[in-house]
Amino acid sequence: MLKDFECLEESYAKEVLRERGLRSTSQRLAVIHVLHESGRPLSVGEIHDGVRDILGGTGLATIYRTLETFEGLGVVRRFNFPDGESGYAFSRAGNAHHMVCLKCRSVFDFPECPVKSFDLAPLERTGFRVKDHFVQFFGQCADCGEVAS
Amino acid sequence: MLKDFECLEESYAKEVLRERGLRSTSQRLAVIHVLHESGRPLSVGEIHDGVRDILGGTGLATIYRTLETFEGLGVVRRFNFPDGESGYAFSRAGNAHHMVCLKCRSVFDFPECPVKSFDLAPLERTGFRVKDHFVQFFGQCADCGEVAS
DNA sequence: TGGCGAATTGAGAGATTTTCTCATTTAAGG
DNA sequence: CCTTAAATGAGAAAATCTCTCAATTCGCCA
Repeated sequence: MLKDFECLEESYAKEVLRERGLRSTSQRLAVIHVLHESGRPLSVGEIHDGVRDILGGTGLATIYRTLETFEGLGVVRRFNFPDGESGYAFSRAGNAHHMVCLKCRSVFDFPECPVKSFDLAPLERTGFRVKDHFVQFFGQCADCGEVAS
Repeated sequence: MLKDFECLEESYAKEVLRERGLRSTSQRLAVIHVLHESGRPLSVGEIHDGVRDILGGTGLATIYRTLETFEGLGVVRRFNFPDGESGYAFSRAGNAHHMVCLKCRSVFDFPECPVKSFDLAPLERTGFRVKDHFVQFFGQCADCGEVAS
């Protein structure tokens, strides 16, 4: 059905699923496969189409359930673009800093957490206790920058 | 109909609307009023209810149109919580850094843009050109911290 | 202040998206 | 293999969002 070679993302997803006692179904792996191949966040419809291409008739409800499951596991993340569009993409747990290309919509991970170098002191002085952060940089990726500036 | 005193947010919204040649209708001002009073992001339904309390029968379509307009003007912003919920809140243009309380869902502005102190060098070394950013810190606000730690 | 023209709204139909239910299928341990 | 609970498929149902067009209202100008 699938499959050339299982990609890293798939093995990662399988591991996380097993850890939680959840099953590695072909539908779940297909979702990961589709997200991985695309390289950019996909809409539910796009994911559904992609999965159907691989497996044949797959229920839409399964796509929703799968995304919900993976989002809870931190394997998949929902992205919201400034223009209001949104989509789902693969994302390792805890990885909450991204660069988003406004042109091709690709999402890149950070070389390293930029918040490390940030001084939280003045913020916490207001009484706010920081537990987590979410950082997105929007711009133009290297590929899109070459073509047309 | 409204109104004790016009809040700062309302005058700001009126100014932005006038600058763009758009009208300051009672519905649009009521949306701002409701968002301001709440202090946390509200769902479309909550905004609709709030506006109806002030003005009486207001069409749902108007709420959607108003939010779209204001979002385009940078007066209102859509917030997405880690649990998948989302809502709209007042937000001055360009102000894209927030502290979000995970308990009461209030949104606070930053004392100053934290990205200034981020080290973007390793990022730009990858060829990515940063044009805009969106930063959220999640945690517990001063009020919620006092009550129960 | 009153009237005009264009922007905005209301109402409900329509489209789209998401959730739910339950019978059937399937993964994974024994 | 067999068993059992997890997961899926299909389609109905609910929720969310968009569209249309006649009626209303804002803001400009006399």
